[in-house]
Amino acid sequence: MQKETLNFFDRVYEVARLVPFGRVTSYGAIAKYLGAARSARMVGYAMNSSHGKDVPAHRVVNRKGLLTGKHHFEGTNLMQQLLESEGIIVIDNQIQDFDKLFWNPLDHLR
DNA sequence: CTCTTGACTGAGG
DNA sequence: GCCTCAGCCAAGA
Repeated sequence: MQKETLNFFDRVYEVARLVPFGRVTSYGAIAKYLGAARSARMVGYAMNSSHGKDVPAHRVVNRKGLLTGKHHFEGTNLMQQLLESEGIIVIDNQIQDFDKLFWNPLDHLR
């Protein structure tokens, strides 16, 4: 069994890595997947520490599909460029067709 | 231990 | 659909 040896942060990283290429998800979805739906903020908080890790943080946005965390990236538009590199259209920090590109970890659950 | 902050979300007007 | 308020939980000072 996969005991909870991993910290909350580590779990978030795992789910973030599960996000397929060209797809995006929300903090709340990840939090819910982890069983901590009310800890959506913690997910973003964890992402903050994801720097230096193989975590595609640019695929994680808020429920509106808005790149709220782009400010935390190195450049001002780095996050947007990364998404566009995956074929995702981003306009004014807003992901287009967000509901279509949205990848729900709960659907991929197990 | 207490207080503040935060890459959020849902509910109410 | 937009704006505002409150709740939520973990980490850092």
